[in-house]
Amino acid sequence: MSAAPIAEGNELPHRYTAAYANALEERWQQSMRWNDGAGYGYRQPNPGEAGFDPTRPKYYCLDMFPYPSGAGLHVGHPEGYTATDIICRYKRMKGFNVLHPMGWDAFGLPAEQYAIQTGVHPEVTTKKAIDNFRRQLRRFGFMYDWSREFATIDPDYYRWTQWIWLQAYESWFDPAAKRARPIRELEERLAREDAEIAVEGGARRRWSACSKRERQLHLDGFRLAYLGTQTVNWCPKLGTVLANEEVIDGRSERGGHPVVRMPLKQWMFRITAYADRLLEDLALVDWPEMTRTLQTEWIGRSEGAEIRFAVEGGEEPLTVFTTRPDTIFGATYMVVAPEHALVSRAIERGNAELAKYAAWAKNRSDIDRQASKEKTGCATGLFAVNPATGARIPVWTADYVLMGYGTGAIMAVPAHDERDFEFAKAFSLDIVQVVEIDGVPFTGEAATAGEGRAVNSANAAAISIDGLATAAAKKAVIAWLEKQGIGALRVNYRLRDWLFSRQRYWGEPFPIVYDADGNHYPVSAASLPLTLPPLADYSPVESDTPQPPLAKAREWTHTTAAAAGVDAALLAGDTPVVRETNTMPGWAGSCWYYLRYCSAKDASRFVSSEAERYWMLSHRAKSGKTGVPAQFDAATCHAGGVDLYVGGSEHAVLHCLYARFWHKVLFDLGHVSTPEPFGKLFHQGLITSYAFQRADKSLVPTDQVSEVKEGEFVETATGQKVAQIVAKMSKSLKNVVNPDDVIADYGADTFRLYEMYMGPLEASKPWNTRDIVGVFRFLQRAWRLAVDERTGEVLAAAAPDAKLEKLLHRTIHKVGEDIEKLSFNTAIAAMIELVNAATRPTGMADPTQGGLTRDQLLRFAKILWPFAPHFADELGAKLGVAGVTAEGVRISLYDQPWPEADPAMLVDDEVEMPVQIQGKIKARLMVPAKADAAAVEALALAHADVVAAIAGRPVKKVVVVPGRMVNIVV
RNA sequence: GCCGGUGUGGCGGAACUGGCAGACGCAGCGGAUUCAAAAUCCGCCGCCCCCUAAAGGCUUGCAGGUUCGAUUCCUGUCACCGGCACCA
Repeated sequence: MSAAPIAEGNELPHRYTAAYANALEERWQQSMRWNDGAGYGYRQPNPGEAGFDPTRPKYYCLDMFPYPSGAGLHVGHPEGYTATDIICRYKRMKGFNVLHPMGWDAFGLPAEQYAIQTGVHPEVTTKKAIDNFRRQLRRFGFMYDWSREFATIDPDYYRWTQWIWLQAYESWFDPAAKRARPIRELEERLAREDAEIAVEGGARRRWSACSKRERQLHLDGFRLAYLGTQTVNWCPKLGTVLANEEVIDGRSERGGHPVVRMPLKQWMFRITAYADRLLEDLALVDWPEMTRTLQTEWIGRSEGAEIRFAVEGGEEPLTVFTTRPDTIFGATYMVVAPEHALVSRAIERGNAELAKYAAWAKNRSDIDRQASKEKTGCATGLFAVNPATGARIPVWTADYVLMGYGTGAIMAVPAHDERDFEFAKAFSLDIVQVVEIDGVPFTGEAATAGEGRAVNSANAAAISIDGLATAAAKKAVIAWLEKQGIGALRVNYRLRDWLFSRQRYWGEPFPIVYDADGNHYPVSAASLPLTLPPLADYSPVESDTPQPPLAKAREWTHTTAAAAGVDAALLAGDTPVVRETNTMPGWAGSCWYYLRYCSAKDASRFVSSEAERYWMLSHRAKSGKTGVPAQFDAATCHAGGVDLYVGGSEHAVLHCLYARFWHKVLFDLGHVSTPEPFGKLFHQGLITSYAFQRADKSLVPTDQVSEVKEGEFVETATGQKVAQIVAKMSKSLKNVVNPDDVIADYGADTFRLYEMYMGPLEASKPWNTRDIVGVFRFLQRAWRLAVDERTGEVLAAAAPDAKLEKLLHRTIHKVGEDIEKLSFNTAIAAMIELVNAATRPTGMADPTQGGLTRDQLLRFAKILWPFAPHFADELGAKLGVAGVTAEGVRISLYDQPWPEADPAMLVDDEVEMPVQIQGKIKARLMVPAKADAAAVEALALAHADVVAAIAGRPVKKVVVVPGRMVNIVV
């Protein structure tokens, strides 16, 4: 250890200054390089590896890995990372094997956009950003097992991303078993049963009579990863598909280029098949209520009926989905989405007005539709028959009916649906009341939605439900529909299948090729990874039809089946093929990274099954079982593998839903052992910042504001008063805090403590640089308590103080309890209180007469270690605890057990109890802790202040809560 | 519009299961130390009334309710934040 450089003065060379803190932190971090030169930090061996301790239970704690941007770490990143680091260090001390990995989510749009702007290849910028992020995270001293690090852009990793996609491609969802199975099983069954299938052109044919292509097309319709058609926002000028929020008034947000909505063949995931299981299994995980609600709503299950309406003029029947089949007598017209096949057929019959409307509506973006909910529409000229009333009702098209939901067609019941009512009013269509709701009269002025009793719903020739309550009426109608063969019970979801293709360069290529006829063939697993070809020009292609950037790599795209690695049994090796040029979206890599960490370097499997089982599968505490379960058992095992997953709530729906879907597919296929990926999920709050606002609500950048006096701010240029408000950190407001600067000013331990001390982990809270000094002073004071600032030697009390010993036990107990609750702010407050209580007065003649003993200091260092590890390790080493791990990493407290709090020290002999009269405190009473209610009551009534306060009034009632308070009612 | 969350001193926040509101930190004020300052140590610090103190009154967004007792439970209401948004 080198002599510490000290800022000011020579007399206190061991004062805990920023420079001293930085020096000792960096010294500890240097000592974490492995002797073998292979890596850095703590290593957690897997079962079967050297140094693995099978007697310890496992704890898998995961951070949402970051997307490394050129801007470096934001102060929001270390918030969650510090929290998990505290938990992991604590669990380590409590005797767990702790898996705490880190990696990089590195494919995706932002890197590519940046590359297009700067002309530097995304691989170069991304790797640079990763190096910077890694440097910053190490500087915080996080206890990651860096031997498990990887990035989603590593071919060794995305090889398996592609492999998992192929697993989905080679599978189908068996609705009877409600799970995925290999598509080979479906094929075998179809062959065995010689099933009759629908073939192109609408005919039906036996399996044995089908051509190879017909069979293939049939199977393709079942795959979990399938080629489907979706309407997308295509911007020809930008050469890419845009997300809905990137389209404004039919033009691109960037550049204002025209955007057209066009159907595009894309790779999709059949996530809707899993809707029910994704919904049901939310009950098995310990997730924030809010997140479960969001996912539930996102999936949007609704029960109702599918009803087929006959259409005049030789048309196919029109199928609708409704949640209110009981209102069928009130269906006075029908509406189909502008994209509905019936509309194009109606246009073919020669309806110019309809053609015009449909063309207009189809090009209207979702954003526009939301901006104006004014009802627009056009009659198709076709008529349907209401099967309940027998009435002839018109079929309209309108863009308030969405092609993507249900069947893209509705029966309109204007009397009881607000949207239908508005439409009927706008186009003068019939409105018939068929539900009577208690207390809500139907006036014809507005729709009455809700449950009630059926009225005007009788037809002797069909069905009569008059008088039935809504629930019963629904049942009756559905039963009748089924009997008539024109409808059935149906469950519908808001969740859509997942569009998985992007017309982008910086993503995982699909391991799939096409022959000249457009049939697709998978690349065999053995030929993976299919690496992304290096492209000099990865900018988008301007075109009317989608041309992904990969299409420019002609030598890569145009190949042969053998060269591409297609199984010769599927396609002859010399067949010319073209590779898929779309790439996977940014979500792909994050859908399974938590699995890869279990055995990050396994070259033969996506995860080694033994490691996966060890880290992901465990018994529930209440099951009474220990050890690693042989396989998942719903009665005794946790549903989810990761014991704690911490990340922002912005990923509550999409990432967490997509990962669950992939996990369930892998579970069904027997590749993973748990039905859920994340057993417990926690969202850290957003770290905001102060910003300034003029009277007109416009914002002023922080560097243009001066504080004239305490809490009063003016805009420097104008002298106008501005209000201090809380806002997100942003470059434009100049209120972004750079972690590197804060560490330079105070050290990483202070940074960690500050973020944990700001408030509850889940709450959003404002960064206030002024407050950091509070926790810094705490560390300084703790340092001074333990170390002689002149010599650097330990400065301990000669003998323990009984009160401080008691307080230390309480602090140990509270800190442990608070860590388990993720309540770090109160844990830190407790440690501050301990240090304050133990602090010696300045200039104490004999310092060994005050403070904590060596033994007490060591216990304090241990509970501080999870929060401020460098500080605590330094102190631990000074106190004689030192060692070296198998990797050669110098350690102090890493292998130490969490100190025990003596339960006897947590209770007092005597407690102070307030005495209230009419709920107001009038006296305080010292009573023995074990005193019973009657004794306390007697003591209270005898107290002089109480007697005075009662002033002779009769006592009506005395409430005594032992150990808490006494309340006297007069 | 619908769903969810949050409102506590000048500021960040604390408070077990309905039981002493304001732990801890910041800022502020006073003192000790110092030639002086920084640093350190000690103390004060919700608001009102008041010369001061005592005593008293008020106080967890607002208005009610339940209760011996409410930051905590209930009803209504306002503000802010987040999500969804023509989903039939």
